[in-house]
Amino acid sequence: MTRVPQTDRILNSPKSGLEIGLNAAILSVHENRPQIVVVRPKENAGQAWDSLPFGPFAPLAHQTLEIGLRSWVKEQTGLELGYVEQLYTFGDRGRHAQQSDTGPHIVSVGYLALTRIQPEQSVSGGVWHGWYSYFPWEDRREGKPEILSNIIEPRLREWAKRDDPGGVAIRPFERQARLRICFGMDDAGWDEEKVLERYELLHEAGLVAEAIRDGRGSAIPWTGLPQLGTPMQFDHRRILATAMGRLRGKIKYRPVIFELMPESFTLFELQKTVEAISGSHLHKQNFRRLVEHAGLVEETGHMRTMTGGRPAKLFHFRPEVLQERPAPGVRVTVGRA
Amino acid sequence: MTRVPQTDRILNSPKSGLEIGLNAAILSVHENRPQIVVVRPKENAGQAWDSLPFGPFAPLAHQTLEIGLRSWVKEQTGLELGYVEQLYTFGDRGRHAQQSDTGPHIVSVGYLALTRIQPEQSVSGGVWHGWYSYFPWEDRREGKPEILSNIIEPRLREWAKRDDPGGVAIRPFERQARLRICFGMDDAGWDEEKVLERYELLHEAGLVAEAIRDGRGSAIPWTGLPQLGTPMQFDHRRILATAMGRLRGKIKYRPVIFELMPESFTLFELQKTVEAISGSHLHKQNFRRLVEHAGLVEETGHMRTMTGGRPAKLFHFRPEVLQERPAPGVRVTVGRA
DNA sequence: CTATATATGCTCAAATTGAGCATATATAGG
DNA sequence: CCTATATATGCTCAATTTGAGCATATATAG
Repeated sequence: MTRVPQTDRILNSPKSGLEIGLNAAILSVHENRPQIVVVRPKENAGQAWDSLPFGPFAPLAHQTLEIGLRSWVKEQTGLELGYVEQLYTFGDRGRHAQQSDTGPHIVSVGYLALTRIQPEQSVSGGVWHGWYSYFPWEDRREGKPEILSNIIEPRLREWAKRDDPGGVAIRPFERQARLRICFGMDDAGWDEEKVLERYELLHEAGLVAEAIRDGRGSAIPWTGLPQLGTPMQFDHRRILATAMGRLRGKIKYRPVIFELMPESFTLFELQKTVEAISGSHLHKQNFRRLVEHAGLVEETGHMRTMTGGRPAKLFHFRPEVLQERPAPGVRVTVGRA
Repeated sequence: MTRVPQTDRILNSPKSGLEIGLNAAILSVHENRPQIVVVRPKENAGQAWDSLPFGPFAPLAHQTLEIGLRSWVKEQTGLELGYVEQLYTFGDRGRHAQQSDTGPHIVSVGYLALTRIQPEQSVSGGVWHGWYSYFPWEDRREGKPEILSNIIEPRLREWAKRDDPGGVAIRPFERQARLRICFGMDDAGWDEEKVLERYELLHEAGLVAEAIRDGRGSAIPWTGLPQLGTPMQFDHRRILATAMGRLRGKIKYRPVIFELMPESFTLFELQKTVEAISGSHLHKQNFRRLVEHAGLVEETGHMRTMTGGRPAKLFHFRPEVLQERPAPGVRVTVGRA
């Protein structure tokens, strides 16, 4: 694997007005909690917020974008990534609020990586951190979180009422409609895949810390607003939202969930992992039926004791399913409307 | 709209070792044939193949990547794009075989654009061209195309048998398995969304003209190989494959098909458009049931005569569906296995 | 008037899905 | 040993969705 020396960062950026940043949302699930690798700000350094592992694409050193990403992640965290998927390329000017307008313009390519490396394992230069601390409103496993009913929804309704700086609602329907679609307000139903849409709406409404940093959120000077999720450097929380939204969709039609599982597991452990990702609660018996009927898993012949009840059969992923079905995945459905 | 002067191309690229190219796959459906906008090579110019409208991202002139894309398309074709969606960012070195290694490294961002502008309308600087001439194996509306049975499949089987330059099959299973998955060979079932996977497999097997240009395809010196689809400049056929694959998937869960329809249409016209995109044949009565039951359309109250039979009711898209359902689309299924 | 299109309503069986009942087999504690 | 309480697992049942096709309606072309 090509090792990129630090000097490349200097060689490849300042001459050009354009730089491509590679960002990795590295995901794992540990004890039913989704975790990501973040780089914590150094003490007394200028930056105060967590960031994702990232680095500039160095065309001379990196054969492809993905190789460049793997190389940066290896250098910054020591992790050798397995499953990697490109998410989206963000190129908005003004994304990097801390950067002056004279600096290089950064286009950032976001990636999703899945790993079954356990969070206790040391990650040099980074730490595993719970995903839901960045998006507390996304976890509905114990029902609708209070932060939604008590804080987010009332303020979003307030925001929807005011549609222009003058205070007169000129297009209230548009915002109202978006609240229905994104947050399932007015009984519209929660779509767990709309993670990015929800984050961007909160940003637009000035309800997340990055919005204030980016010069938004002055329209309504929210008073007594608690911090809605942990903010992140640059647009990393947006990349993270994209990652989780993509993953929530993808587990339904591709067996990527097994990238997060150990070699063998019980069906309940698998279900808990899916629930951790999708942020919702599933019907146990139906989940089993689904997974077994889809041919996704195979019994290992061994059992797991210590489950707290009757011992459970152990299973492993059945890779042959990839050749049998066009789109195999855990087609979880949140429930009939 | 920001107009980008040609000089920007010069200003923004040569100093940097890095350039971001913006590429548009602009799609329309006319008389049941999907059409795309291509830029034809100039007579006596070096390039011989069609290309997609494209141009470099100019950070100083373009607020966002998408704005840059719209601007280039406007300049090169005169089209004002409506629906635009980012597809993927390609960054492989060696993608641009015609470029010397010393030129700027180009990372290209592909976009899908949908328009209902009709193909007769003049497109300055570009022409509308049938999508299936680039991918003749993708059209199964009249059943499995002969090019698959007669040319592609036999050669792919040949390719699968040889897995290393020495002629000994070391991993025949892997290639065989990919043929099953990508091309549905050995009764595995055709997944119409795997357009990119199929094109890339053909490239790998040296069966498309770009493969020879890119220095592949020498492993098996195919004799008497007819041209498999019209080749394109750079990796534009790959971007086009990505576009069609994405669209084939997306029409199932988002009402994007209406971006391609006129204001009002009959259900059969809608069906024909969906069939043109998905490349497959649908059951008429079930298609109606699906579309009407999903609340995607609404009667206009008018009828279309001249259908060649009983007059048909005219419908239009019902935008309210966007607020009612989390993922409204034409959930076409090709048939039970 | 007939052949032939397309349009549209309706049926019916198979498959899928949502929900829950019932039973099996562990552990923890008296 | 017995009981309470977990989790595991098998099975039922109704509602819904899906695949396929029959039947009828209403145009146009000759």
